[in-house]
Amino acid sequence: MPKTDLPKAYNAAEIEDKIYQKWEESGYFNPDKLPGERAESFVISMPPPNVTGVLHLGHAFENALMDIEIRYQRLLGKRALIVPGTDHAAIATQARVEDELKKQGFVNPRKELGREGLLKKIKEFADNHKSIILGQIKKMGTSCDWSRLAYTFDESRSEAVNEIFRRMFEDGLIYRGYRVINWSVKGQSTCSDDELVYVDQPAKIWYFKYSHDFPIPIATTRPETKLGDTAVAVNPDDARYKQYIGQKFTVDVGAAKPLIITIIGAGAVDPDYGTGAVGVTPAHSAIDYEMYLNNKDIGIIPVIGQDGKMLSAAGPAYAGLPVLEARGKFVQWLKDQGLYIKEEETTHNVGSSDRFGDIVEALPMEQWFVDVNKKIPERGKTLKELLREAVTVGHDENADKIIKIAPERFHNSYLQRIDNLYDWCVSRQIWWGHRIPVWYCDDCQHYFYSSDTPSDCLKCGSKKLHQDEDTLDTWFSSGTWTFSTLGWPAETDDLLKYHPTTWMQMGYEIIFLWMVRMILLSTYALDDIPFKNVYIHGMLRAKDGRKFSKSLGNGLDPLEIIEKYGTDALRLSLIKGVTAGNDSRFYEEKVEGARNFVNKLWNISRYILQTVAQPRLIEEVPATRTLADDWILSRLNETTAATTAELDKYNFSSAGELLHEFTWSDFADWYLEIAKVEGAKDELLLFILQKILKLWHPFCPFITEHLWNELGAKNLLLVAAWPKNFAVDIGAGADFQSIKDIITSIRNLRGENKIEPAKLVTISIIAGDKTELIKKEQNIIKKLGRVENLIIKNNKPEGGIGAVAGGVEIYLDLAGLVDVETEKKRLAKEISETEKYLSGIAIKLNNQEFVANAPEEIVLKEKEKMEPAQEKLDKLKNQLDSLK
RNA sequence: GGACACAUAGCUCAGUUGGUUAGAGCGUUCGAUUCACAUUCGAAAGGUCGUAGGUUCGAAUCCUAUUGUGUCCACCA
Repeated sequence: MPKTDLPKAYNAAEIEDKIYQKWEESGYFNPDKLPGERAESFVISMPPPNVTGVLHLGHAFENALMDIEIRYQRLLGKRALIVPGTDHAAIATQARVEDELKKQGFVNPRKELGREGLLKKIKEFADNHKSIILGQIKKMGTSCDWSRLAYTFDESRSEAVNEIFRRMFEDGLIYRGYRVINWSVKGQSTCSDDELVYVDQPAKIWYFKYSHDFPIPIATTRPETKLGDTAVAVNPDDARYKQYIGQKFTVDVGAAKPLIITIIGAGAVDPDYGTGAVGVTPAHSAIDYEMYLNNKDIGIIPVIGQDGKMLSAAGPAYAGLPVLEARGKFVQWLKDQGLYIKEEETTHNVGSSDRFGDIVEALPMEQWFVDVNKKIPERGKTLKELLREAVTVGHDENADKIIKIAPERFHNSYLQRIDNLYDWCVSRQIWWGHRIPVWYCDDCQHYFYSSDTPSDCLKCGSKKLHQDEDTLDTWFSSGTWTFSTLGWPAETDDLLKYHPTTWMQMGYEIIFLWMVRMILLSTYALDDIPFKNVYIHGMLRAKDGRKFSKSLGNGLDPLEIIEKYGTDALRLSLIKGVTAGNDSRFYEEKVEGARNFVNKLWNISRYILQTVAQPRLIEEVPATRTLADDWILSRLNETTAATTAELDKYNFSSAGELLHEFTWSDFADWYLEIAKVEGAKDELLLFILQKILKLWHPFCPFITEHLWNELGAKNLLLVAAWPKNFAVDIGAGADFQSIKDIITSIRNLRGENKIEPAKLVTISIIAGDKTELIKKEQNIIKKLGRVENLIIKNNKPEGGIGAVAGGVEIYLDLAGLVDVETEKKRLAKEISETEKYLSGIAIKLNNQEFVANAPEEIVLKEKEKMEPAQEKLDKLKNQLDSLK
């Protein structure tokens, strides 16, 4: 007579999409439409996924984290908001599309398609991926407000980007400068320092002299750049060379003009490395360029061009050659001239472009930079200082405007990094992105900011104008994310209500790429922090500890997992075993375990719905009749409190574990079995189920919402209230534990003696002061221990085998059928364990220093352990004796 | 070269300011299939917490050194 038609197993695929649709239709993802009085806001800006691809496990993980947090906060009664969106990912997307086009037969897509044509192709690609990604976020169950959907490259965000650019330009924080930058020959664009991936490569280091009469030999891994050397740096304390500092030597190494080499002193030069002297190439080394800036007299000679080939300044023998060919040729020349000394094998750490993949060249070029060391007009602080302040004393020295980073260790690495921050190169020579809003006059060379096409030059009135060809670094736009998505630069209600955002989660790999930029742009443009809390998470790795990657082919598709196991199971498995800041491993068995749990929750509910007379929501704490009732309610209370505490600390995994333990062990394995014995528990079962569904909702939103509906709820679980603690009899714990121990012990005796579960046995218990308790709870013991006769007596029965548990002696009456040797062994083992335990306590208590120094309660606790342990030991010894 | 993290059961991981007989899941062993669930139930085995010192009445937890693994930064001219 089932009162519910729930199928035996939970089928996620059947219900998930419908539930998500119900949520969307409710409008509750929008915090302005949430029911009830909600004073406090809780806002998460979703890190926008790049439109370069589709959602991978890492995204699924982040969605799980964000959605658990936001659903929890919504249940707590806050105005909960996740702002969703996607990132146009400038270089990444263009590089991806160019690669595709090359596979299709294009040789140089930029030339062949032109700016407009290529942009059209990229836009098609981006739009396509964007819609796939958004669909996937819904599949994950993420409760974000789709009415506030944003895109880093849409009109509103572009306006924000232009506005920030204008302000920085007018404040002199954005400047055009000639500096050595990282250049990707393949991508034909700059890359910022943060976008480089360093790889160790085997390399050679060549030792040589510029000329026979040059006094100092030098060493280099890049001989071809030596054609542009203008100085040699030595340590000012180096006795071998210091007398040459300040001298100039003219050498002819085959470059277009003879090189004038100045000997300079630099403390950074290590006298013990190489020859102890550094050939300085200002044009092709960031460090050498710094030396040049300190001493411009030495000069700068670029010898490598943007195409990766030698320039004419390198000399007629080298001009036009790719760098590697020039290198070989130059080394040969040194050998021919007798200037070559030796070469050694070494490893060289070279920076390669994260997106284009090639090793970058250091080239001097005119580019746009954000000055992090210049005082902001009228604020008297530099951007670098703002970056520091936000995480230390609080923005503007206001302690309420402070960013808390969890786990804390990332706080230090952030500060360390800020100290070494250089000006941020923001211009890129690609087309997919926000075009730099600066216009040049062809007549007077004046350049100025304009967000749209200006009609004439602001200075000379000429109409011959052209816009800067470059686009902005993608992080310049994503750095505005927390506030541009809320309407900035317009002064919107959203900004007032929802900024700064409350909680941000991100992987540690983008702390410097993204977090730093968000803090920089927000503190600059809004005079406020972008978020109050950052939760840094690690990376998901495969079971063998390797990264998931396309090239390894070890990726797992979240959509396939969802299809097979359901979204709730995927979400649970993603956060299982995860601690903040640390990498975790992900593999299918984890999902399987999570799926099993979800199914357990299903069947718990199914059982209750089938059993009770009328499924309904019970909000009031029902009256209890038995020890088990008191026990389960106090466990529910404990679990609620502990789970809440863990969630407040963003310990999602351990919150889930606590709930898992309560739901499966306490509630399903013990209480439901007892309910079958004691009966008449409709209200209690419904009450607890209702609480369990709420507690699980942040983790498993779909199944809990569905079951909530089956319980007969009128409102969505999405907007229910998070459980609070209530008053119950706390004293039930110890007594119930005794009963549990006794039952487990009986089951153990049965198992050890291979008694079939179906066979009912006779048990004698010497109960002592627990007599009343056991009498009262004998039905449970009988049923769960498969006991036919439960005899409470004062002395041990003849021929029984025994155990000591729950403070009583238990005898199984099976004389003659028992394997005496096995029992002896078991008892002996338990006796030795108990003796060890007891002697441990005795040693402590006999130690005067322990008694004198340890806190009183600790000593008391040890003393209290003593007596029951001693009793147990005596009983065990008795039982062993009786077997002889 | 600098910094950080990790090392606990066969595997993947918890273990919150030092004080429980160090826990979980998976796996393993034994047993169970009418009565919510075999995506299940019951029972059990399995760890001197990387190593060596130190602090302390007391260390998986704090300190020092050391080994291994991983990450970031600097940089090798």
